[in-house]
Amino acid sequence: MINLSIPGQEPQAFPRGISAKDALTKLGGLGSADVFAVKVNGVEKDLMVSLNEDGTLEPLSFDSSEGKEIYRHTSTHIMAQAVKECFPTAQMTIGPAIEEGFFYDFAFERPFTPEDLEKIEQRAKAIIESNLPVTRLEMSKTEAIAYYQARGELYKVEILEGLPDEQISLYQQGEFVDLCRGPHVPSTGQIKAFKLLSSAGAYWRGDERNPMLQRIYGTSFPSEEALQKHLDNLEEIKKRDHRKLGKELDLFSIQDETGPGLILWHPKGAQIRLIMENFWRAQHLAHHYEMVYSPHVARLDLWKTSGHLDFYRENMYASMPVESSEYQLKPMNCPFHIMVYKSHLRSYRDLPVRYGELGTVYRYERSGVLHGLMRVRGFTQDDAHIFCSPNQLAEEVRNVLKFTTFMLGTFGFTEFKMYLSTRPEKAVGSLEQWDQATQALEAALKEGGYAYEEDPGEGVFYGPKIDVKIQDALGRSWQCSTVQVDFNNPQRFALSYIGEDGKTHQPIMIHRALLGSIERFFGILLEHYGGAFPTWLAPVQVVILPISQKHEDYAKKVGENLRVKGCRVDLDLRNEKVGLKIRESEKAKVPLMVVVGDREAETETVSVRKRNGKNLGTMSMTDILQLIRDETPEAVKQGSFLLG
RNA sequence: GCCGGCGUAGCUCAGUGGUAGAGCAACGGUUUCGUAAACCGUAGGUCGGUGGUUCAAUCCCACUCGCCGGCUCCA
Repeated sequence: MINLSIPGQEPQAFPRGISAKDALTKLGGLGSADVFAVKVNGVEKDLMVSLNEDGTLEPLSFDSSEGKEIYRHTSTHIMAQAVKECFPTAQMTIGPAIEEGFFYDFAFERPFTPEDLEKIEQRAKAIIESNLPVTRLEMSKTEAIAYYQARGELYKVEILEGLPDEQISLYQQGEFVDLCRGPHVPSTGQIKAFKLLSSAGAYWRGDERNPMLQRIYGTSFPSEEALQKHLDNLEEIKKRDHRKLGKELDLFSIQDETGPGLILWHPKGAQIRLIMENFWRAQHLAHHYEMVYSPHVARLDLWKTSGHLDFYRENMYASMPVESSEYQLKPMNCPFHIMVYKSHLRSYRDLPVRYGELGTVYRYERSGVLHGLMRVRGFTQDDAHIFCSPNQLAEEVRNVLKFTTFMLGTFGFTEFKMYLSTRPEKAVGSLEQWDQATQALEAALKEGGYAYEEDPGEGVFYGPKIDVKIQDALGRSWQCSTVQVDFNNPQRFALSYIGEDGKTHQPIMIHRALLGSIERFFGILLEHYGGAFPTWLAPVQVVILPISQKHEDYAKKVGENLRVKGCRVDLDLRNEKVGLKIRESEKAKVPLMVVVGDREAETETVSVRKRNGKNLGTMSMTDILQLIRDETPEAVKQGSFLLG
């Protein structure tokens, strides 16, 4: 007999060899949710696995991330089976579950068309309908290689040859067999809602030197309702696309004639950006940063010294000749801030030195990667460089992290994830320096009480970094902030300060951006709010809507009254009905609409309507200013004072 | 950069091997109006660009530029 339990319950005795499913049934672990797999002592297994030792059993359903992955993994096998049945010459490669679904890559003589996908989906649904049992096979590596070689599945052979294990597991449903670690759901009928979404090219093993494969994306859910909810969410994402909203709200454009990846900020977008930048500057002054400005080009030699020419060349534009030397459009701000630091002798008493700049940089990005405001060729980093002594490092990093969450929080983001990236393959500096810097970052994360994950090998060539990802209104995560420690540039540029001991020391540099880039952050904000910016960011805070042209004078008076108080006002004096004006203001997502007619003109009041229909009734002009003030974060009000 | 799709008026989109339409916007007029679309009229396009096939190309072909979905990369 063996002792088995589910978490939080007393173990019970079972005969050796009992299946996990039977044990779970007796233990009452199947519950209401559809359980299709199990974790035995923490290891994911098939429901039908036979148990031969004591252990705890955790039922897995679609509700857990592990369960979801298993569910989608079986789904991708079903898709692969359908593809093989529809297109026998397609060779299978790999097909994992991903965040929102799954994909499978096939080597096929031509791309799959939408009609192909339709056909494959129908076939897959038939496979689900026939509820084939999914069973685990085991064989030796040699046998498996022979099996796939005989079937002409050369990619599978290549995968097998790379596996260290001698014993290989495969999963079979009907005639279809796929190499797989498992586990899987017990039968194909468990997949309740199944949909193929798109097809695209993808390189074998993700390497552009390898052949291009045909990837099919799909998703699956335990119910049609859940699938529909997911599809609705995709619709919502489309509706909120910053490129679409940017056009609709007239915030920015990217034009052929100007060049791809280069942003033209229209007045309303520029207004929002201005507010963001003013807030940013004021807060940096409040946080003991000093502002600097730097040029957009510099001698090429500067980039040789910084190491960018060696490590960043593929992202830099070609240099240009100026008189007898070469100049380079800047891809980074750091060397300039370094040169400001170097402009005179520094004492330990000066440290830390914190230089901030909204620095515009230009990077050559390959045409296929450009994406609206999120990935561009010219952008403005909310950059700063902190020069400090080694013993100030951890505290400086900690303060940066605190500053980051404060800034992002003010913009409406409250969910953060932190990632610690360590030494990449292509790197400068000694291992010792890397260790020291990584430890400092780790210490700052721990002391600040932040949960974080490690991203091994994802650091920058000159040092390790912490990245902060935020979650937006639709639950998507975006990387904005980055904090990078750098022992390397201070050395390259021979930076120094005179210490307490009268001797020369080398400062440590911290590179940091809180928002990342103004362009990307603006794009994220735009999607986060779906274009309905909070009052403090809205390009137009109040729109004044006279009932008829008779009320134009009073409307102008109200507008001017609000404008002189610093409120961003628009007047809609067109000869149109107020209903139309409201409709258009609503579409323009203006937070407050002020309707003025005879009643208001007589009593020197305004009638206020909020975005989305709520009528606040009649109030005085002072009241409406208070309304705006109430909707402005304290930190922003403080900021405007600091900027004088 | 690679694979696939797409490019028609300011915007959203129809359409055809015989040199183009709709709605909204714009402009002119009528209306002077109370919380999500008043009415009438006018104007607007070398159908992304270049070359080719054809009696004839916006439509077919090639190249090119750009956009979109992916791959790869990334603030």
